Amino acid sequence: MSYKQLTLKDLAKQLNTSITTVSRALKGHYSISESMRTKVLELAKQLDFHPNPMALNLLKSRSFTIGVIVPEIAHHFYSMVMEGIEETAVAAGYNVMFCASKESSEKEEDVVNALLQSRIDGLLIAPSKETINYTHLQNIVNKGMPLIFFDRHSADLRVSKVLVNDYEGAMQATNHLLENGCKRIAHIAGPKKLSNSIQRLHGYKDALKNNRIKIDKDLIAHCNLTKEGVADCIEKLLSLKNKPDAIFTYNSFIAFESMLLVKRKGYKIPSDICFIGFANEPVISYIEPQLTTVLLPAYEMGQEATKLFLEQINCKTEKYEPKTVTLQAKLIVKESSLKKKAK
Amino acid sequence: MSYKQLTLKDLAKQLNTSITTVSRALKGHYSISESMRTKVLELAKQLDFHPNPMALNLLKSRSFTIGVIVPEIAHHFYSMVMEGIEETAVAAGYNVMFCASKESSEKEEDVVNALLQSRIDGLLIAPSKETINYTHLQNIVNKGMPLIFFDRHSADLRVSKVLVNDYEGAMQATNHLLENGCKRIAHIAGPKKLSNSIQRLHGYKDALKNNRIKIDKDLIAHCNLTKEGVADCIEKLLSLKNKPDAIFTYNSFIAFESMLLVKRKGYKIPSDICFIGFANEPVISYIEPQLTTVLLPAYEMGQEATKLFLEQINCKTEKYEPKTVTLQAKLIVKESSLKKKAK
DNA sequence: TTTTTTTACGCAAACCTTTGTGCAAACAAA
DNA sequence: TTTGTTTGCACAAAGGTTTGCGTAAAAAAA
Repeated sequence: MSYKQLTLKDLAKQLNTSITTVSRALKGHYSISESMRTKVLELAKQLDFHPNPMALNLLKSRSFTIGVIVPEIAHHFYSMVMEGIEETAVAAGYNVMFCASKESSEKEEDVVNALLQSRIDGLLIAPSKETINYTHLQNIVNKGMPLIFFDRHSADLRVSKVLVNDYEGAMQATNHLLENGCKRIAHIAGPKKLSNSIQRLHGYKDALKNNRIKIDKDLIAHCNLTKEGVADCIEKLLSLKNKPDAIFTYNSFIAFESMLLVKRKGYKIPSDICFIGFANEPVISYIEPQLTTVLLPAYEMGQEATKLFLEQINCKTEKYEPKTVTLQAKLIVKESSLKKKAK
Repeated sequence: MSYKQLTLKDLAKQLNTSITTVSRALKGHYSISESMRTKVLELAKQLDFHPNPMALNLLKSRSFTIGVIVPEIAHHFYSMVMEGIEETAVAAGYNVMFCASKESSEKEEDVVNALLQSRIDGLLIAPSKETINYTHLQNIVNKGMPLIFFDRHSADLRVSKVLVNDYEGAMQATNHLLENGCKRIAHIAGPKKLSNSIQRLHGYKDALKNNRIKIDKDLIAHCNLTKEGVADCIEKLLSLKNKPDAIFTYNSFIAFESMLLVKRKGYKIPSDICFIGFANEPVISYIEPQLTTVLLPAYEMGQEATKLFLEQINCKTEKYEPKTVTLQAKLIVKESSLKKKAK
């Protein structure tokens, strides 16, 4: 059944020498004669010897494994982040364990524990939208294990993070709509406690303020990221006496879902209502009208998070000073926000 | 810097007893007195003791970690499979290391090695489309390590696999088009060597044969899964004297891309040309016209692959007999294939 | 020839846990 | 008192690797 690993002992026995000598020969230690070294190397190659990784892990108390927790695996944004993490990590000689919290704080704690049981050298996490209590993560920090936030974070923890300039992105989006002549721009925001949702709402508001436009609370709807939630928001916005002429959404799900509803109600996009949203899906180009988006550098986010981890784990000095990397979102203009060019 | 793990020795020292006693007390061994057990348990709880996972790994020569290799992480189908794997594995006390081969045989070998360096208990893989030489996987089998194929496979390896009934799915799709009155059904197939591409082509052909329709080689195009590839295929199909009235595609990328091209050329879907494809993206419902698809049970595929692994790893008998689990694809009829209902 | 240096290698500890075996002490039965 | 049993705990090995230290033998120096 379970495979018997080839060990130094086996090699030593075959060569009639000691374990030490074999180990040293493989490592090129100076105290091993040329003749012995070649003998060992040849046999090792012939038998395809690889040192037992578990023994090495124990010895070095390092596993060269990073734990990663995302809210959802089958989510385009996070899977792009995961790609960035995986490639950077593998290139640096690390493997990656991915877990999903399914946006549940409870499951998040479970997988944190599962990962800790499995000797990871550090944890990269985008906390679930439910998570309010961060003690399970604080514990990790207290142990001295590197913890890196990406996409979402808690300001209470003094750890490195890589975030997107959501505020700036939302501002760009809102400004773009204003420049295109939109007067009543609505915003469908995400969960109230989510850091990036807060930032995007903030950017939206400030863009309006900067343009001396009064913020109309009726034009701001909070959405719980379900179909029903989106339907409620759209219902609310379209039943206003003074309807919006543009809708800026927290994410692509809200954007697509609400565009569908708006179209069904007979409104034309973008001539009646412009749309803009934070979105990343490549499939976006197949949806009509093509959605103007604030593109998040997902892959880069994964890369940067991994780099921060590597920096911290390789830090020789006593105290590592946490860093925050802020990536820029990029406005990609397509049809859905171009009132002027509308047929 | 790196955190000093709490060990049995530390506990033993504090309690002025031996390591053995502490270990046994924690495990509830009969030979430990009630008073001693409670003393140990209390201290362990107070100090939040957890046995060193690396030492356990070494002892048991088990890591409770599964390696998974997919062609792409940021790919909806595979990320759904990954979800299925992750949830099933975590529920069974395993962690999962995900790696991407990026459809490169070379990178595939690299990540296989990286995973092996990192003591996995088994490997789940959907080989890259490039992979022809399977020795790196055969090596794993020879070591006695469980190897499970999913989605794609090589018939040469005697291992367990979980596949989709691509043949049956393609047949359903083709039959559906025939029932809807399509006469000249084209097929844009995937890479020629890919097992599931072959099966889908096969199902398409047999459905036609069963309906006594002669197979027209001009209606079959092989696509390399790039934009240019799709463009070439569409160019070829639409330049035929006798044009197709339906196109059945190997996957969703080809479907979306070719629908776009076909629409741009002024054809109406489905009135001029019907479309059907193998596709899984939830975003599909936002694309017009909505694509009729053969839906692959991706999540279930991940679950089943993990179950096969667990079965094999827990198999007590000498020889494990590889199994093949075949899942059924499901036809989801939407607008794109309904000629009759077309305006 | 004797002493010192160099060369080439082995012993054993350390990393941390689990577990078979051994061994005292306490206690019951004879 | 002697024998046998139970209780409560400790020793040591095993799992595989690395590494500080020790030590033979051979070579060089005295």
